[in-house]
Amino acid sequence: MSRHEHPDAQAQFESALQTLRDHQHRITEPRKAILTILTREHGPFTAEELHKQMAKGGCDLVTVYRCLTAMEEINLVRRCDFGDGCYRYEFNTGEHHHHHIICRSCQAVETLDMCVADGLERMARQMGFANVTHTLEIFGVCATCQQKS
Amino acid sequence: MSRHEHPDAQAQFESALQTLRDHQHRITEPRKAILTILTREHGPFTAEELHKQMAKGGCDLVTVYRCLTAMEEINLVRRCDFGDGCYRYEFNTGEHHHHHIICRSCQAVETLDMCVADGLERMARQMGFANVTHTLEIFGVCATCQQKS
DNA sequence: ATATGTGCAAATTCTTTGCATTAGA
DNA sequence: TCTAATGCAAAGAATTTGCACATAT
Repeated sequence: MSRHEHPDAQAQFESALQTLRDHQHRITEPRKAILTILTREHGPFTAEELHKQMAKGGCDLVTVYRCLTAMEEINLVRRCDFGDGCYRYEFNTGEHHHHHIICRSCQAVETLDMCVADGLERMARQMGFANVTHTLEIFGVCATCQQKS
Repeated sequence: MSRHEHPDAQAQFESALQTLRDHQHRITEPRKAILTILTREHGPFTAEELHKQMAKGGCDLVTVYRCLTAMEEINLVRRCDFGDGCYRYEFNTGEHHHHHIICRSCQAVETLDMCVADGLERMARQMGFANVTHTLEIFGVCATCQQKS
């Protein structure tokens, strides 16, 4: 719970609210609840995980999906795809791009703060593509799970 | 149809049949049909696309799914994830790793023959992970689609 | 006041499973 | 022959949509 708590979660949370306002989006309870979780813990989380984590009251799962979609459109959150059939979302700090390394055995997620895809994106631009982005996820078996087997 | 036809499709097809035999898998009509498409055209294709492309007779869509799953397990095909809710499959030549660049507008797929993720995988191994793999897809708007807008 | 967001129910889409039947080796 | 593979129908899981009601600005 607190082990992965982000140091300036509060600041990120406030900034996120401002971004919502900037885009003429309303500050609602479900949105605040989702942003509270996403700025406190890194995630990334599925819609279902966020829904379960929401404090008393909470909101409908459908609302979680709609909020996440809306937030992704204004780049407040980033959608990750671990190839297991559901999407995960994390707060988009806007800072340096990063990637994840996912344990195929226990599903634990660690963050990799480097990104080597700049060269690839440059190549794509040379091929005539505009507005280039990419997704990159790494998979392996973590040290702990290796010992177990 | 023939524009993207692979030069040694025939050889790859035969080799694929052998791989099936090596794994005690039977050479059935649906499997031959799927492998014929995948060795002739690069793809990657969804199960549905393969199903539609299958010549007269064809087979059930469920069988396509089952064949692809079986073939992925023995590394005959590679599963790609463009993050749009369905998986795509391509023949695994076993040659150098490559990636795709997908046009966000017309969905056209081009192949990028370089891979810069070796550094990332090395880093993952240093973090204690074993059996490291990765997925990397690039998205952009192709030259043709840029002109249209 | 009013457009935007939400809840609930139902629909959609992709994929998987169960089971009787067919067909490779 | 005899087990693996297929077809059909139905189930499952994740996500989206329609519409009446609620609520933030």
